[in-house]
Amino acid sequence: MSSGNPETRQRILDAAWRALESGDAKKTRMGDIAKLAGVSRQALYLHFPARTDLLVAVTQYIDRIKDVDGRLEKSRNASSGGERLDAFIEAWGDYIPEIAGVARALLDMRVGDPDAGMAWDDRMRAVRHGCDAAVKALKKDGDLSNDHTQAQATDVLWMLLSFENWERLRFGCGWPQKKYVTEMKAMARRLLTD
Amino acid sequence: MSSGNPETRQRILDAAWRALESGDAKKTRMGDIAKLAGVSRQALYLHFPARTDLLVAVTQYIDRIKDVDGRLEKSRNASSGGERLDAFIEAWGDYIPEIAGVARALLDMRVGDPDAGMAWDDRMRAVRHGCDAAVKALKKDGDLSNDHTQAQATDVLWMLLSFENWERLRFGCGWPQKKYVTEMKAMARRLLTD
DNA sequence: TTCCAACTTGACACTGTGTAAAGTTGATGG
DNA sequence: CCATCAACTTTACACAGTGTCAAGTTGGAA
Repeated sequence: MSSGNPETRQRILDAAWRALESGDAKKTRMGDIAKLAGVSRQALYLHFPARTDLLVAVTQYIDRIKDVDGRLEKSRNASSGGERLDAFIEAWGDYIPEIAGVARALLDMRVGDPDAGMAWDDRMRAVRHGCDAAVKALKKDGDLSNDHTQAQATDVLWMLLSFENWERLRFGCGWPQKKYVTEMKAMARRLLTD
Repeated sequence: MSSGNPETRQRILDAAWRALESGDAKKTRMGDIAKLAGVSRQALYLHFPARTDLLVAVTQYIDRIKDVDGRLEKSRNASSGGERLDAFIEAWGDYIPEIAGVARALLDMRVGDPDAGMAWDDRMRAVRHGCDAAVKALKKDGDLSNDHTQAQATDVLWMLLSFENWERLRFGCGWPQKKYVTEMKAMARRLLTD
């Protein structure tokens, strides 16, 4: 799969993470990451054949370290559908800022890079899955609004919780993170329940 | 402002529009547009110093031809705040598909091109202005939900009506255009009124 | 000692943008 | 009828960043 020393690989992933988190994603070149990792530019290509491969590996690396699955797991234990919805929004909403840098990089990279698009879509499918589960829980409790079919409710929640919406509210509108989470919960309730 | 024959300029704008509308925006190179317009690549640079300038000019060209202002004007004549909200969502919502190709191109171009970002932000500010007006009309009628301050309500509506949300629902979720407009109206009402 | 994996060094092909400079063409005016 | 000029073409090239290639170097295991 990947040749080379795993330690070096990790140093590269770490450097890439730092580089992406701090500053313009598109402006982080392979050479920059290499320098930051203290290896030659070619060493990067030795471990990751293309820029995209590196990016994708970084997202997986972060996911592992930040433990997304564990966080989202918490929301599964909620007793009522409404609580589950809240827990999910909180878990995902507070996860976004942690991955924002890399997410934006991946998003930017989609342009002219199908692999980056795939990696992103993959992440988004995971979020959608969580939305679906939350909606199902609501439905089970009989709390799902009649205005929506179950699928449509999932669509709506998924749209609402998109990374782009987070960016817009957070930076375009200047909402503090806490407000974002609180309001998202309120909006989701309004839209999905009666 | 721009040297060269206005007819040629228009042929270029027209070609660029067609090129962007049909197919991957990032993959439309200056040379492609030139070929489509039946002029040399350099003629493009003669009329538009940079790719971004061309893009921005295309958006303005489209706006003029499609008459955005006229469309949005209609929403100003609504009698009640609620009707005004509906009219605005309908006007904007049905305008999006007409500019989707170029909008996506501009959005993609933001990466590493501040001017493209400015052009896009400018458009979005115009939409926000419309949102603000609709919210004001609701407030005036006393129909604005107590859950939101006026500014916050504008933020919410603006987020809801974002181009990205349209893309996600339209293509990510497969909603027909008509459903998008209908549901958006319903969601806006739910979120903004009691 | 030999050998190998991991890495470095330096050169280079490729793509697309944007620049530069010299040539063509057709209309306008003296 | 010629000069001129604007608009455009043609050709060439600089530049940036990605990715490739081939020839070293180095430290440790067999």
